[in-house]
Amino acid sequence: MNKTKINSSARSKSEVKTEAILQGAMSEFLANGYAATSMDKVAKTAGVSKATVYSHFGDKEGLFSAVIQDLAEDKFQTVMGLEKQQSLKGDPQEILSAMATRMLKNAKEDRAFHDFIRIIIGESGRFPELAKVYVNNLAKPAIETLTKFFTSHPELELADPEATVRVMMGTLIYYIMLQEMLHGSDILPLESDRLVNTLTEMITRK
Amino acid sequence: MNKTKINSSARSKSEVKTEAILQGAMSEFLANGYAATSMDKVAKTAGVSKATVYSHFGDKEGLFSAVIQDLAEDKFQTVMGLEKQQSLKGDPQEILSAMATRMLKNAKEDRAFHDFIRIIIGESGRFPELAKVYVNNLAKPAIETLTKFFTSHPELELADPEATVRVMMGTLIYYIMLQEMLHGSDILPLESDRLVNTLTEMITRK
DNA sequence: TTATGACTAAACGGTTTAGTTTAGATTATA
DNA sequence: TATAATCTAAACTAAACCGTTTAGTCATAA
Repeated sequence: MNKTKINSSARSKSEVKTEAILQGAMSEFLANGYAATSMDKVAKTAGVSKATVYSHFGDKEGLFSAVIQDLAEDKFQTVMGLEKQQSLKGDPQEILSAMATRMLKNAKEDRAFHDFIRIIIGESGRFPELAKVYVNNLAKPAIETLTKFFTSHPELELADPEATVRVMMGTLIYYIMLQEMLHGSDILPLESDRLVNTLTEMITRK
Repeated sequence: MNKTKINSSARSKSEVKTEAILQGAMSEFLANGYAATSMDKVAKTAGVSKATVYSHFGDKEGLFSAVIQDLAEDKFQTVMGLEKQQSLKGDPQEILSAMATRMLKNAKEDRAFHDFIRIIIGESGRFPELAKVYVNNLAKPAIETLTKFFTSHPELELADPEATVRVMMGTLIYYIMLQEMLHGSDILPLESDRLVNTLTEMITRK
């Protein structure tokens, strides 16, 4: 009856609780923002006692910080993950168009992503360090990956690949913000294909 | 001693109070966000009793709504006001470049504008109506004005002027967000001139 | 068996919140 | 001068908040 090794490959009880707390806190913070989220509710949602929350994460700010770090890794997969498995061969214009279309499609439906961006921007004045976590873990890798792609395609004849990347990212993100996050699609409708076509034609000077 | 008419051209006392409350609430909401702003502090900042705040605006949400409406008008002047007085004659490329440069310059330094965008996006999940106030009063007029400008310059040969406007606005706003609001200028530095040049060359296909 | 570490529910203290009420002061109008 | 409206400070309610503490449970390990 050697039970000692049974848990060797499983996570310890403590790790399971930590994960539960992070998940509960994530859904609460994303739904209500920092100030309007109560630690009692977090504990309840996580299915854990409040004392356990505090023993694991110190205080509300520490928990919030951990949640944002976690989300930054999650959302990196969402935004960038598929890019790598996708072949970057073929007609650059087609690749560009496909990339933009897929990014828009992914970002459009991902409510958790909207809430994540909302809280990052909304709290960026009071939590500048967490805004930098977003910049370092999401914006920077996305920009660098795209810049490498542009640089490795000299036939595009881009005078300033990095600035071109900013144009592309800004165009796509502002579209998602205006149409989805700010509920502008009724007021300012715009087919996403039109945006993607215009953007890729501007980049490739077609 | 006919004092009756002394105040005829001045605002009534009640209007003065209303204005003071709006100003106090504005600075509190912009600094702390909705949830973390207390009505006691608003009254104190406005130099007014809390009962007066409630008699004028009903409740916290009503006051917040009034503040956002007010700000949307204010910021409309900031973002769009100068455009009209500026001559739209001459080389389109130069006009475009000058417009983008001025918009970036204005938006870069305007901390109240950053806070305004922060709160609009941050609260857009819980106050969708206020997000629409932003879209209707700021985004929509800006996009329409620029679209008219593009349309009135057929020599630019833009296949889709409206989509082109989205590219331009998105590029500029995302730049401000990343560099200033999200404190990315240390991590991802980028001279604004490079962005403006790339953008205008993409639009004019230079 | 005893000790340890991690958990629980529950209550705690002290602060803060949104919003109301009271009683009195000020002001404008007639 | 009388009246009605509007303001004030201050106390108040009822609830929620963060964070701590208590008393007790449970599983593992020496």
